[in-house]
Amino acid sequence: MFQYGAMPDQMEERARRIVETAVELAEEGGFEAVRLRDVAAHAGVALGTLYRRFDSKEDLLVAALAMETRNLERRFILHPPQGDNELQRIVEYFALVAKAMLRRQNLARALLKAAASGDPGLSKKMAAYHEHIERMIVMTLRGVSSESAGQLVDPGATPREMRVAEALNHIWFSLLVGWSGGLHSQATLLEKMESLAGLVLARDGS
Amino acid sequence: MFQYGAMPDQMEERARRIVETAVELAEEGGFEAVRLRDVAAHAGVALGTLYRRFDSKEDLLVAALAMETRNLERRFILHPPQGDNELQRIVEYFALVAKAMLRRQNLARALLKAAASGDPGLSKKMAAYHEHIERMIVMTLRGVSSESAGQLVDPGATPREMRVAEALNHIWFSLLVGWSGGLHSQATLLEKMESLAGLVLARDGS
DNA sequence: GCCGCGGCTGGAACGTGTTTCCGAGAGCTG
DNA sequence: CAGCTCTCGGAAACACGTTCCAGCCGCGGC
Repeated sequence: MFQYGAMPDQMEERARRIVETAVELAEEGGFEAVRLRDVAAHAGVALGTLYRRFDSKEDLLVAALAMETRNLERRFILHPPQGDNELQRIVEYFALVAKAMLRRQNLARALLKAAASGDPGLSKKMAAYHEHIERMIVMTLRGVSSESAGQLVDPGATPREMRVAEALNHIWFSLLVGWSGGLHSQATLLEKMESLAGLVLARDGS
Repeated sequence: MFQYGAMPDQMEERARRIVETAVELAEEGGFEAVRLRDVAAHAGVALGTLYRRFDSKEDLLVAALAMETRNLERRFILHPPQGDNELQRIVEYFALVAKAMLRRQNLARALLKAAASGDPGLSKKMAAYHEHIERMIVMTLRGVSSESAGQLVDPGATPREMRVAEALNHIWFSLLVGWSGGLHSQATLLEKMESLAGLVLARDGS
């Protein structure tokens, strides 16, 4: 089923504590506030131990991103977007994600920065992240009930579904980077996403 | 001419030399190779002078991105994509951009990393960058000749053109970040862009 | 000519990500 | 128990982005 690299419960207690500490610090002060010396100290481990588990600060934060994505998936399965058509559901999905990010903007920006760092060592983890997001988008396109959502074992998305999900995922990611950099506000972010989702989902000449 | 202080245009000259040095170092060794001490030394200025002109390493590299974008625009106007329809021209446009980036991958990754850093201080410069890219995309959608391209003073894009350009720009940017991080090869990058451009440009049910 | 105002230079200094080293304890083996 | 290995904690060391400072130099104003 759902599983990230080696994230969830299989993750060592020690590593989990480290990631949780990083999340706490990122919530408070963003990327810069995640000082690895502090993370190690608060997590009760030595700096060397932290580096044995995570290759870099970005690696640590991408692990945190995976953890947060897992939480998002849980909430998604409990309350999948319920609009009457594709566009409505998609807009609702992104509105929910944005709302969750608004609550912890510092964390969101920190994770985004790590995700956009372009570190080749993170490619596998980032690929996994994108897969999870796109799977949720495909589910949203189809419109799933709370019961059926949990059992979806990915019966294979149609080519159109895959392309649409990929397009929406990329647009969303790029918009988030822009939001993080102050290019546009949260409201503008959602407006643009709605407009562009309408374009991508259009099946007629729009 | 312009006078920012005592020295007339020597300031411009200084800043230009700094940016050019940064580009050279980035070509050779990417983001990490752009050590500001080296940039300052090779440009023949003191570190403090560099910091008087540029707020940070990212700021400097975004200035380099602006310079490279101007070069791209020049080449674009000389040889605009000439396909028979929107999709052909768009695919050709991105293929040309990708080819230019392939020639200087290290530089491309370095500029991308700066562009995706999410630094709020760069928002104005990043907004300008996106405007330039989207203007070129709109021109490509319309199909311009080499002669008419130079005179286009942006006669106002239609709502559809703006949305399409925005969507393609975001998809391209996100794909680039993925490429930079080793998520996919240059070939895959272009395949995906072609596929997703087809989706965005589709005027029927595809 | 002399003064004051910047900007420039060379270099020190600071913070933080990252690496490295060493000694202590824990668990295993004989 | 003696020895070996592995990991961890503690802490120093290193690199580089960034800041700060002291002194110099050129220029406009007196």
